Amino acid sequence: MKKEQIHTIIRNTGLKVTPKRVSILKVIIASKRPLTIQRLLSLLPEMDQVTTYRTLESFVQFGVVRQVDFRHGHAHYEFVEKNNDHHHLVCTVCKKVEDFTDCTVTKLMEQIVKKSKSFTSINDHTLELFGVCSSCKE
Amino acid sequence: MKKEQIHTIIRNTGLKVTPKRVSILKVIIASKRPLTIQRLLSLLPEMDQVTTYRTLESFVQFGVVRQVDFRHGHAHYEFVEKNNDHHHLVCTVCKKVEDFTDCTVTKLMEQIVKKSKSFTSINDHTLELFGVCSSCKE
DNA sequence: ATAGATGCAAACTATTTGCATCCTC
DNA sequence: GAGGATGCAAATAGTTTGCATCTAT
Repeated sequence: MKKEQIHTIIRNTGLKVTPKRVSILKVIIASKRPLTIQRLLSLLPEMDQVTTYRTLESFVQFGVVRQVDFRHGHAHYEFVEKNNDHHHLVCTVCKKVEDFTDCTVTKLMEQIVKKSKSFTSINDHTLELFGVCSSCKE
Repeated sequence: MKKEQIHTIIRNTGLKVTPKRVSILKVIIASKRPLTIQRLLSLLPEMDQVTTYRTLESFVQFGVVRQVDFRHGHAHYEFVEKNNDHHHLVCTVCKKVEDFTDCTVTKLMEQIVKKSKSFTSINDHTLELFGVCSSCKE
């Protein structure tokens, strides 16, 4: 993604556009897989850990980045792309992660909210499947 | 639930039937809501924290108890009832948790696994919806 | 110029580990 | 009797906070 687009994404949240934020977001956008804090730090050697935590916290808060839980004991972060509603299949043995896309899930969510008496809107959801992948099955 | 049934559940896992395990499982079964370690400890004043962690770890491992993540910074645990496939709506403001039941989710899972090339079986999944409840909306 | 961003050290929370003792099977 | 279960203390992992300094707007 172009530098200018990244700037725009950050600016639109109301956050200041700083070099650190730009490079963190750039790495997250470029990654095919959700990243951990440690992975981000290894990809950005000059980055401070606390800054990374705070930056991600802000991004999550403004819906730019999503925090996902693969039950690995630490969080993973991925870029939120509208029109790419995907979820994850996680192997509990080798920790491999595979995406799956299914629009029916989104529809399902809407139905569930309609049925609920106490909730009128859903902002976010988790949907991760845990199993054993074919190669670990052997 | 009767003491005898609780003993059977534990015995079936292969774990030893001890008073601590029985009382922890009893409390979890009796609870309408997923419990935190701290809540469990307050309900069972004689219980050691480490024992509680280890007991829950074993129960989760053997599929007796499920660990759920409400993004509260600590885990919640609930009894796994077959024929009660439910999930949760979590209010991100007041932290209220509501159940929802929808069998179509289970069917959906099966379809997803069929489509996947690398996964042949799914043992568990997370599906929690996060939003703001009506009372917090005001 | 000023509110917000950053970096370092230190704190904190949840959870795990080591090891000696105890109890179920 | 033996191997797993428990309890205490201590360690660890991940994440957050305080505060002084710096920087984007």
